[in-house]
Amino acid sequence: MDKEIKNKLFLAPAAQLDLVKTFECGQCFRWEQDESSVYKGVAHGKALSIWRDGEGIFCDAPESDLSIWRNYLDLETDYDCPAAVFTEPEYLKTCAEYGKGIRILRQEPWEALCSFIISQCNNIPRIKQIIGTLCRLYGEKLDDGIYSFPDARTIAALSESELAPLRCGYRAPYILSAARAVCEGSLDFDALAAMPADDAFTELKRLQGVGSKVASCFMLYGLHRMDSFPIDTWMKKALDRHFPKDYDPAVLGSFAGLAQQYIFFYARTNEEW
DNA sequence: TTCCAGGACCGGG
DNA sequence: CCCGGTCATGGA
Repeated sequence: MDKEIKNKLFLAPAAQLDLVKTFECGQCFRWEQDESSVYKGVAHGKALSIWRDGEGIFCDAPESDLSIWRNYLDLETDYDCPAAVFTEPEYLKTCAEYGKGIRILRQEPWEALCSFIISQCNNIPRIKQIIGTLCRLYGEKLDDGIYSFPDARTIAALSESELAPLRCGYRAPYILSAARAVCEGSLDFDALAAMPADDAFTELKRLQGVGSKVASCFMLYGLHRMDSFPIDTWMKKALDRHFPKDYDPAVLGSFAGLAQQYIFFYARTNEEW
């Protein structure tokens, strides 16, 4: 592994960032592990290799990009205090312990919005496959042959037939109209980030193919609004089985979205259904 | 074959 | 407000 590495930059103690959990917990779809357990991905138009070595997490970024990646990986946020609140029901405590080391990535807004539009009524392997094709077809080729996520302007200029190779079915027009809304300025990410949650929610649901769940995911993963609590089929099942009737996730407070991620990850990977 | 996947939308009760 | 059908697609 060391032979080809041009750079080795320390990012964080391994106890603060579990790469496998963070990249495989369902919040993102573009980070892939190679044969030597190095994760490779892209954000802000930059390719990154990141890996664990002993008690540390390292990457190959130049030191001048350190703050970009620490921000993307949300390393400036304390997760121990909010996680310590997730004590009941007992199931939630179990989920929080199981998911320790997950960080909610600060993904780029357009990528998050587009990705979760694609995610609807779809399984994770196929979501990854569709997004991978989208990036290879219309993204920019970076180092290591990795492609960037195509920006909204690029997508907005496409036709529905140009999205046909994605095989994403009825979601294709949703992708196009969302891209056009972003380009025209009728959807403004900065404005959404500054709005009260209810207003941002209403604004997002005006988009075709964006309902409560996709809007919540975008708020959490694209705007890093940690109080957002997306409920999909897995969360429904987990809430139904392990939480009181009419349970209100708002009692989890401003980090409810983190609890949601712990639950989703545990329910999907470590629970029998 | 039917069911399901990080749903949304529309119609009718 | 909730309910059922419908919308592509592919894997189990």
